[in-house]
Amino acid sequence: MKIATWNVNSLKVRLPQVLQWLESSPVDVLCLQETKLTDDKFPVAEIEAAGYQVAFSGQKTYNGVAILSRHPMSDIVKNNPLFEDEQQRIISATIAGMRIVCAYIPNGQEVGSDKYQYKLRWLDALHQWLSAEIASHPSLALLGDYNIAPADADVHDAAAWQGQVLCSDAERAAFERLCALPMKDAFRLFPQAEKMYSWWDYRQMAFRRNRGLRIDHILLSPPLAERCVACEIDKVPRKWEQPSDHTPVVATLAP
DNA sequence: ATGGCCTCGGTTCGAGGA
Repeated sequence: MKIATWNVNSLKVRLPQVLQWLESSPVDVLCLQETKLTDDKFPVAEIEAAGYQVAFSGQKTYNGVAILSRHPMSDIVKNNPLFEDEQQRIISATIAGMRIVCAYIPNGQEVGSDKYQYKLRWLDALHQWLSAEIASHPSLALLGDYNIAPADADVHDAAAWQGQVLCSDAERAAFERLCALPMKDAFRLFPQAEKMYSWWDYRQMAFRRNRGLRIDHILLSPPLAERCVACEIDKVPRKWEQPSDHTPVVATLAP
């Protein structure tokens, strides 16, 4: 069983790449963020033709999330019932006995800004909601673009990013609170090469210079963490023409 | 020294991302 997450930065632009990636990496579940599509424009037929069922929650221009699954999905829930939000950032479903939560956590723009305060409030509400969700669904996975680099090892230049948005103490503390639910960062369950990132700025040839951040994560509740046998960042799609600035992260679970 | 890109909406520039 393979579950994956990918911020595609517009599914309209990236649909061919998503289909191409699924062909070479036929994961069981793929969580997408930043689809940037209203629901009436979602490419249901193309995705179903590739062998996936799909659940989605979108809006115009910004945000938007989706879950693609080779297995039946049930109990689809949009957003966090504990947090009133115009922005479409969460969708959840039960798949093969797992509760899959696909999240696009707010960016926060700049430490101290209104958007940063919204991000911290949003993360508090996420923690509160997931704490109850895990109680009713012990096998839960939170996949998505967290917009948080959990530690300095996840940052190409920790000194330059120190205290900046995505790396601030309050954001990292929120990540740690999610880990204390408890949940495990699937990527860190295994030895990994250094300087492994999931996002690189489009500017400054950041990808070629590997000036990136690891901000896309798969957190697993204990029953799933015990089944997890691998977690990999797939850098290949970031090398394609007209790529997303993020690249997929994949976790493999034993039966 | 600064900012250098991409997407969208909607018109050639601003907002937002990270």
